[in-house]
Amino acid sequence: MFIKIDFTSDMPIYEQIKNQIIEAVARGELQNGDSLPSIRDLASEIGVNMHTVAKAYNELKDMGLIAINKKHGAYIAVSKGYNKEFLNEIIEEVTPIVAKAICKGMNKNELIRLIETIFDSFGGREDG
Amino acid sequence: MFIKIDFTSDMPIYEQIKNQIIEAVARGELQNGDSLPSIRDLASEIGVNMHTVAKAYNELKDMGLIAINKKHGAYIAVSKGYNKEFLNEIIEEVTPIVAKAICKGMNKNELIRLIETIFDSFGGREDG
Amino acid sequence: MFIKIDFTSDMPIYEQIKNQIIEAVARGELQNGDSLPSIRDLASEIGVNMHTVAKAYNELKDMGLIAINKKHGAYIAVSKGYNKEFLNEIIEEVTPIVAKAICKGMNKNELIRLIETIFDSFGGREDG
Amino acid sequence: MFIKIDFTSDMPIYEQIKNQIIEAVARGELQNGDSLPSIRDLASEIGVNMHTVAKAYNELKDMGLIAINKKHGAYIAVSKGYNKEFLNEIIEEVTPIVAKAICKGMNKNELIRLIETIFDSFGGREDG
DNA sequence: GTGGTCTAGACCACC
DNA sequence: GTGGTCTAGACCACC
Repeated sequence: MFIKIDFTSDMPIYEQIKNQIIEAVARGELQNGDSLPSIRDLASEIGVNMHTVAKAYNELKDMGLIAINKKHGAYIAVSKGYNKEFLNEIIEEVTPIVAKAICKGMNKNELIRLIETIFDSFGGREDG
Repeated sequence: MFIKIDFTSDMPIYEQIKNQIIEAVARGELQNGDSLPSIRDLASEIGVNMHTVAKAYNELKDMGLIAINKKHGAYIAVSKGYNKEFLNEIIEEVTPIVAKAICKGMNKNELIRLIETIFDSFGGREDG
Repeated sequence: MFIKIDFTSDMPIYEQIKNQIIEAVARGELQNGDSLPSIRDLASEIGVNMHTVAKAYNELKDMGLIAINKKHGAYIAVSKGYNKEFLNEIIEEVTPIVAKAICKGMNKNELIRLIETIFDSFGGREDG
Repeated sequence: MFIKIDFTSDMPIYEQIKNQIIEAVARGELQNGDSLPSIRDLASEIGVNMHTVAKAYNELKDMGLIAINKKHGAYIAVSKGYNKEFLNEIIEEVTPIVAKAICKGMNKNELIRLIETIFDSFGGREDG
């Protein structure tokens, strides 16, 4: 599996797992129906506790990216379409970053180009 | 002072303080030389511990937004210009957000327009 | 057969089977004497383990909705009339839902109208 | 504190805790701003593990009934107003119960009267 | 003092 | 074999 944990990071392990799976889906490496390793397998592979992986998987389920069942374990099941709440979440997360960039003298074009570069790094996939 | 803490939020209080000062600078409401309230005053005004305000101020100093000295207390002192480290920090913070947006089916134009709207909400200031 | 399993759901499969049969009886689609598919057939049709279907059938038998025998297999055999135990079961199931609705600001009329709509969706059958 | 756990119940402990707090809010016994015992205090009082209480509190936070912060611990903070998702959740929970009642020969008036009785048992509070 | 994260390990329901 | 629940206990961030 493709998960790489930085144990020295301030970011909680479960969030690192979550983010890396989100990014693999964004890149198209993981597609609808693709199965994720079982909680216990992934936990032992990356050397963390079962509960840590379970927390990551459950948050991915809550955000509508995977489904979990006892028969097949966890697999990608993206529920596309964002609502107002999701948009507000994105805005709240992005706003302080934009403010920081402005303070440091970054102009709008530079910021846009940076975002575009990041977006394109996921392969420009706009379908599912 | 203009700081409003949401005690309901998951975001740590010191980070809320930090972000609101960053955003005030980005908006141009706080400019170089403007003084911030003393740690003690701000702490008592918003009803939090002095340590909490001190932590926010110290991180603002570390990121080159304010200066602190015994004589004048804390005041805005923006060191413009970003290095590679700063850029990497921005990239690391933005990447998981962009990935999430892609997963939910947001396309590049929608994302760019969202970022532009947020940028413009700070007054489009690209100077100091 | 009319059973549709949502493998994405948190609801156990045996309970989904059970509920869909209960709802078919409530709608009048299944009537006394109508036979259900054999455990083996239903299991293979919906792609689940035989134990899972057997558990659903056994709970339906326990609640007095179906009968099972070697000769005819499983068939609808509704024992109408509810005792105090059944009433208490309903009350225990409904109470937390009503409490949740009240917390979220739903008033009595709104709740009653919702229940009526659901009731009527079964065809308003009040006989057997 | 008012929480009573039935350790023989099939219902998970964290859900019993959650339901009893929801019901206390519905009854008006707990009002906005009222503080809940700390996770560890409640855990030791009812004789369960800290994590079990934490899970209940976190789900209450997710459904918008309480707020949690490190200074004041958990306290009631009801976000009134239900959206379409909440309504669908209620409908999905109530539908199998209504179906069961119909199968057992309960008519619409009997069911409505039962729901009304349960609703009124919370004090008929329709304000916050 | 408060919740958040994480561990190691157990038992259980569902499949 | 899978995830879900629960325990007992640790360390940490925030306050």
